[in-house]
Amino acid sequence: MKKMTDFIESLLKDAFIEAGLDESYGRVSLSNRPDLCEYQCNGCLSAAKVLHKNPIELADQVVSTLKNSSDFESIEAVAPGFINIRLSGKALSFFVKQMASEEKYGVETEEKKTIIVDYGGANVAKPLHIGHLRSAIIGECIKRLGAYMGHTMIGDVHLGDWGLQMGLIIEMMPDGPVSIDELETIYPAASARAKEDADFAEKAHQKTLLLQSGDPECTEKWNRIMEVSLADLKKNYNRLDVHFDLWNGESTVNALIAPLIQNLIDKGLAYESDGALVVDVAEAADKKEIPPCIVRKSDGAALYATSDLATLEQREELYKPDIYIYITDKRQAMHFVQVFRVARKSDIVPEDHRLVHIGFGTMNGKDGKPYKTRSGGVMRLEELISDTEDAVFRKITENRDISEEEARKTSETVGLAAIKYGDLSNQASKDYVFDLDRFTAFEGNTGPYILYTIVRIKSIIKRYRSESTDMFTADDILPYNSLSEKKLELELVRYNEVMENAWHELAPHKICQYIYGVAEAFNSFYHEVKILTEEDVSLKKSYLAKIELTMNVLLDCIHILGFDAPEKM
RNA sequence: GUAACCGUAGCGAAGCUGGAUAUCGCAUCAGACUCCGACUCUGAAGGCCGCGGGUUCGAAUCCCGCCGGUUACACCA
Repeated sequence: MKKMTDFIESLLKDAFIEAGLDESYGRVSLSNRPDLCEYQCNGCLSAAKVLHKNPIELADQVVSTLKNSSDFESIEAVAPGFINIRLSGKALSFFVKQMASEEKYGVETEEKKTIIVDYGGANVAKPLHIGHLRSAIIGECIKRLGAYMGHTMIGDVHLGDWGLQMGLIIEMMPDGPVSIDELETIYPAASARAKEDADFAEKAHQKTLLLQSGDPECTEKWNRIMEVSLADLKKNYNRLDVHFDLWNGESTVNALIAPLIQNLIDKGLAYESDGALVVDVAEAADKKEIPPCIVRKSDGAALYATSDLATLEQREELYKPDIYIYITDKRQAMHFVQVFRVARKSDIVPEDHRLVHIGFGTMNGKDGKPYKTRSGGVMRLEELISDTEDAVFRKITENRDISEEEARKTSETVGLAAIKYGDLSNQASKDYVFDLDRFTAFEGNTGPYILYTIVRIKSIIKRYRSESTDMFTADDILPYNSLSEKKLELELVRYNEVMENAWHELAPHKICQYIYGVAEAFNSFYHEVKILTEEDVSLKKSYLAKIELTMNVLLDCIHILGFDAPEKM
């Protein structure tokens, strides 16, 4: 379905051509002065500059051919040369009707691409902490958004499941069954001991090498660690409503490392420097020095960059993705510049496969420093979620008569929305402050406010259905007859453009911004118009069809953001 | 030191391919609704868009310099 700005633009462009001007000046945008108009065109200002003419005269000329269009309620040239546009109820309701009858409410799917999203980054045998939260939330959203746009999205958690950390655990691990809680205490203990006890450290190092060379005893222990740890990680990610297609990790590509390094040497890219094997990645255009990428440490071990390169090689082999999207802390930006450059130079990834890194900022506490527990330790993800759910629970049980069980269930849904919306409504690259009170507030630009709006609409529709068997559909949609209704329609109609834009910019916060606008517009409308008591049946059905569309758009958006709405709250 | 990112009302954010009176929320003040699910709505107040310069008819937006914050700068991930 056509985007509203494109539709208006096509009319404007014809008028520009008729006025003897280039059609490129007919660009239309959402008005930044809603008090004056709904859409605007600034093209006459630029045209006048080039042609040395008076902009307002050009604007007058363009407008004159459109004055009588039934698509506009008004179109006028305004000093110094703006064209201000208001849509007619007919044109607007036509769009809304079309939206309501389409599967994705006007969003068109794109040419299908295969896209790998590398997010999560959990470590085996270590609890998820808030550092993992943003990657999970943003990654899941990007994945869902891409799928909505028609792409094949493959999410890979890319576990930290290899290397010295595993050797440490294996060395200290008892025989027989082990629980996740035990595992989680073993790692910090082993890590601490290795720092003091050189003998222990050496043993752990040996275990690491044994594991990597396929020693049966170490492999057996490793398998047990993986089994216990994966089950726990899956449980926690499920709680976040975050789901991966692939549970690969560093171990997955172990066998590829040696040939990869050999290949880099054979190609003349990798050379020895201070005992390590490195690949130069500096480019003439660099403003700052990009150090060479180390692919093998001086002790012979592979590292982060190596396993990322091997992973790329494997993904090319298996999926040939058109786009790779990595979602990590922005402090890793340099690492990805290096890895991407080596991948290009060595032809592991061909030119036409895009490599993208989204670096996100830190989630801070109110003191502006990385979020900590009250005692100053690293905040576990579980704890953060529980705290949020408790806060929501207190709110919904405060003035309401609701069963404990139902309130618990609702606070899970609402709590998750609070966390995710609080995160995603910020630009990913920026740091933000996690403010429990603010995020869980039911008013303002928050997840709960959005959910509340959805629940309200659900409730109205449910009530109508319980009172009437008369169905309503998109065909019942009539032109607006109040200003708040028009404002709601104007918001709704932006949907396809907003989603396309959010996708191309990989910017979930634009979806949040949009749904907040829709929710606000709906609430104003709701406040002004009595829907269920409307006596004119056709008008009532038109209202219902519009609020149902509003609800559906909001629901699609929150599902993309990664959370759900309860039936009641 | 070098580089990147950030600096927008008391607080939190949006706007950054240049356009009109800089947008939204929280908090504050004043009203409305108290009805379809309470937490909804309307309005007011609040700003040298970090500072200085430049380009332009026009700059929060582009360019240069400075100040402040965060981060990165080879064997961790």
